[in-house]
Amino acid sequence: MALGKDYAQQQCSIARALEVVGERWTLLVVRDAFYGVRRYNDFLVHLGAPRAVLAARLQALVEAGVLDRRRYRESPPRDEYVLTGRGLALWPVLRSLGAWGRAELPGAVAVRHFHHADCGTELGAYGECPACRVPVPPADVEMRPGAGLDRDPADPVSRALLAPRRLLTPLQPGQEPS
Amino acid sequence: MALGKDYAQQQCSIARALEVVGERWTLLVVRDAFYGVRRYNDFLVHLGAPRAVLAARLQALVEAGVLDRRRYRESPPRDEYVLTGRGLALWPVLRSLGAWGRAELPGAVAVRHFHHADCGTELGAYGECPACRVPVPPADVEMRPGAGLDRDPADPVSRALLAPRRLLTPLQPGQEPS
DNA sequence: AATCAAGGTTCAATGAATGAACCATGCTGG
DNA sequence: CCAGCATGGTTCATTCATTGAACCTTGATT
Repeated sequence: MALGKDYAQQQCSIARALEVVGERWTLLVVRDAFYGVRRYNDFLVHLGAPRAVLAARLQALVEAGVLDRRRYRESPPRDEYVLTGRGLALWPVLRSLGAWGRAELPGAVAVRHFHHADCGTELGAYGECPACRVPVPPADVEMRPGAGLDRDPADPVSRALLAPRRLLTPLQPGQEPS
Repeated sequence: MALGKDYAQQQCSIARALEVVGERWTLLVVRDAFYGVRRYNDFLVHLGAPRAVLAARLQALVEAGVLDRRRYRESPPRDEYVLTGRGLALWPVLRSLGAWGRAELPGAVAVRHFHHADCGTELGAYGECPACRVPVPPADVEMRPGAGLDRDPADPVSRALLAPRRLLTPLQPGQEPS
């Protein structure tokens, strides 16, 4: 979406944020990263984005410091993409976008619920815990399936995301968390 | 950015929100609407977007129920675009995006500050008042220029936005608020 | 030696964005 | 009455991005 050339003249921090995460697919990649997706192929099957676009977005997010690319196996060499601190800071953006879509767009059925893992309370619109009155870091968020979730998805990533799980915990076994 | 065809299969409310506001320029149009911009020409000079794209975005936002197009003068007939309730609900999205851009992207200088008009306190990251501990509706937000703001912009819209002003108050005289 | 998995790249076709030019309506000044 | 102008667009050719299919590479597995 964004082109440095055009938005650059805008001093506004919203415009500058959109230069980084405003392109097509980008925020969905970030969303999946919060859900624990880390590998190229998992992003691919879950998003359904074209391979070339996914590769471009992952590279751009790494260059922007939102994702970190790191080796998780030496032989054969395989890399995974993990959210950096800068990426984790996007959690309120995803929360507010999702809250808006759920509240304001017709035909919304809750697909996933997000709870404060410490107390079980469902999060408020910005990712805060209404009971504890603290902002809940993504690592302390438990994601649970909602009524609107397809119970029998085709791809294995969606199937793995059916179970309740902590955000950021890797989808694939054999990876230590974050 | 978004194509109904592609994101539609995503049940996620984030994806559905991005179908509406995820295209290039769209969120900047909404941002300007919060700043009080209402007219085609004002959006045009402030955003610098191509005329055809602006026309397409305004129409799409009206169809999505984010903006309301209404006649403000009969002769010659002139319409303006005003945020609906659904559009006003996007305020936290803009806040969180702006907060992320300001906090996480290098070289950020505060361009605008947003204060709770009732008490003067600067808003928190999600548009809440830290002093009053309430979410502040956009109509109660006062926007003040920050250090990073260009003091001598070329276009008249940017010049009008130099002065402290309440959000949503129309840029042009002769229009009653909201 | 053939096959497979992961993680890409390349390519042609399509669709969207851009910027310049043009158009329509209705007012306003001479 | 005519010329010009403000507003709010549309049209069009060019450029750029996206898409989906096919292919490639590396290293392990059978």
